[in-house]
Amino acid sequence: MVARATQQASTTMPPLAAADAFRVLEFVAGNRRVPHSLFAGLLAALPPVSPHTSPRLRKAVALRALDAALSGSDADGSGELLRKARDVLADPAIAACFPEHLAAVGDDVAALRRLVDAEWESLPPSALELEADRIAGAGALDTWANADHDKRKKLRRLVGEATEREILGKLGQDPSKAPQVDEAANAPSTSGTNEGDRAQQDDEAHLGREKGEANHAQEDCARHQQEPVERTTDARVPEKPVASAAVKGKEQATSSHVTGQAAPDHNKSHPVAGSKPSLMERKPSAIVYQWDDSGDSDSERPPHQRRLPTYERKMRPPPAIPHKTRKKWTEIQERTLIEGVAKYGRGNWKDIKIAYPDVFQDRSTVDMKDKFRNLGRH
DNA sequence: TTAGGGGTATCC
DNA sequence: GGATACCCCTAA
Repeated sequence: MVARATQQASTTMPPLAAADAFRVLEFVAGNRRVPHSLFAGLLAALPPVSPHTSPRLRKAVALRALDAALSGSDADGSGELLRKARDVLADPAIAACFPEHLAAVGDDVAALRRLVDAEWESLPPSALELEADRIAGAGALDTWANADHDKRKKLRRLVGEATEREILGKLGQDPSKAPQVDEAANAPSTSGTNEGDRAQQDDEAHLGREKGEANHAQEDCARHQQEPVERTTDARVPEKPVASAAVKGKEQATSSHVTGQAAPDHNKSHPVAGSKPSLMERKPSAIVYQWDDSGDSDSERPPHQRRLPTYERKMRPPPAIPHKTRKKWTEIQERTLIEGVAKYGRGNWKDIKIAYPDVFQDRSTVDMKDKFRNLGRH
């Protein structure tokens, strides 16, 4: 099936850029429900990705190796599973992925499995998950509030109209007055199903098919961490549907999940730098003129005694906008930037950013472009 | 999406 | 005041 899937992918899908391959692998690798066979198929079909650039990918590969070592039964008391697990953890590169309490495992296989379970649970979210969160999850309100017409058209294609209505409803904006997308161009279906919805349905159907394959344990222990991602193992304990894992920790990340409580306002309350503010957004510099309607009413006066109401200029204090503090480039960031340029070429800032997400987490591609420009001036 | 020009804010 | 991070804009 995997061969068929990968063959199909190679024949029907355009080749993925390195950055997109990274996104896919980083998400899939950290999903325990995805069997090794599928993961291996992806590895074969996608451009090579170094696991060293992502803590999540690095750790997921190591956990898959541990899962392989711990698969099976230890009922005979031979200690074989423990020996395999120790072999895996003997690799410094793998041991470095885990806290000491896991690396210095004792003789209790059950306890080790619990620790491994906990490590799976604590994997950081993937770049795809973070992006989904930003578009339709906890960060959706901020994203949509700051999206202009064109941006909202793109967002609508991703999340579907139902989700869009929910988000705009929470924003207090009338969805019916939202920027209209060119339906004729985008939605040949008349049933209200759009690309986003279809994609979600396709995913769910696909995941449903995969569900039955999750228990095919593989015996190969990974010779992990060297070169692009190598052998890993099947998921041993199905825990969550993959669809929910895709929005792990972000319950509102899909259209059917956005109906929860309003997203916590952990994001900036002001327009995100670099995006065009919505026309509905209040400008910080806005001034409000209010009629001073205090006192008696003109309606009670004879017409010739009525006066134009006085008004006073009332400055509404602008919302506190924390000035973006200057972030000095670290030596690691500079070196990684140079390395990224050497590897991906100058100008491929997006690829470089995605390839080193932990390094450039707080840097935009424009920042990177500017920094490299500055570096070249010296 | 990126390059490049140029302005502004901030740090030293 | 210089260096530079950040931001905005336009063009491709």
